[in-house]
Amino acid sequence: EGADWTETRVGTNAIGTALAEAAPVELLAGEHFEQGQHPWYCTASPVHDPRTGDLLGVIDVSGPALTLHPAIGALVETGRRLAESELWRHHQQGLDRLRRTAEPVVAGAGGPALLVDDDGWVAHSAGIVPGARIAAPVEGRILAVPGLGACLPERLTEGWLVRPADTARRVRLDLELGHAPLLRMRSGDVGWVRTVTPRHAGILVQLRTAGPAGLSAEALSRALYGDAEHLVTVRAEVSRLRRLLGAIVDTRPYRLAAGVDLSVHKGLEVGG
DNA sequence: ATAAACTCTGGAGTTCGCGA
DNA sequence: TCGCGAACTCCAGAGTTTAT
Repeated sequence: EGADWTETRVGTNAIGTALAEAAPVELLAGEHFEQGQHPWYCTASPVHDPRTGDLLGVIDVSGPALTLHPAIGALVETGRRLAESELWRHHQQGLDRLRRTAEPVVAGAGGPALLVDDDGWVAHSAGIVPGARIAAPVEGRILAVPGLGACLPERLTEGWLVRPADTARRVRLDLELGHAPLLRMRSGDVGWVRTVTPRHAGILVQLRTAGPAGLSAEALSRALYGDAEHLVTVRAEVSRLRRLLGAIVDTRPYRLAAGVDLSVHKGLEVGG
């Protein structure tokens, strides 16, 4: 850890040159820039992220030049392929998990839609035959998707629902306050129910009261606790709430997302 | 003079662990 | 299980420095 084998630091060497060229490199003895490495052979192959193509690192085998075996190159290349195939397998498992958890949302979207991960890899589709990948979704930014046209990505608990912007629906929330507050959500034809903690219910009530202007962490702390001494707690609670509800709650400042209509029932006092 | 690069800072998000 | 907060990371914007 801390060693620097970049070309700019030590000149031509298998690790640094493989990083610079993003290609396999084999150097023997005097092919190294540094004289101190002349007794060495070095064989390196760069590892790329199979999802993004990003250069992740290098697998390198180095040793005394006289011990160079003809199979070293194949060994390094095999290691590189194993690493990348393992990364790809992990990626596929992530898409499978996403498909299992969010498929009902796509199925009930009532029109063409895609379920994609944070990098735009398609886990599931309805009403369209997509490629393997679309542009990475960004909150609130229109995406051009072949076959779907302009789409507005919608954050789910995991992944994104992508469908034509003009069909993005309003989200209706019915919050039933009580011992175990219940949140009923409905977006278009899709509905689901979640229990939320009293504190989270309190946050939702305060955000609804604040309206589109929203609340800073300090203001939300004052609203919930009566003082501004609970900023860290407020951030943590909103973070958990957003993990539970996704893009229902926006930040900077904290507020209900555009298109979210929250109604509160039973009228019990909760969370300040 | 201007743009680019760098540094600093504060707000926000996340994770983890503790106590009730 | 819930509420809380410490400790960390991340990010964006402002300010400063450097290169052209």
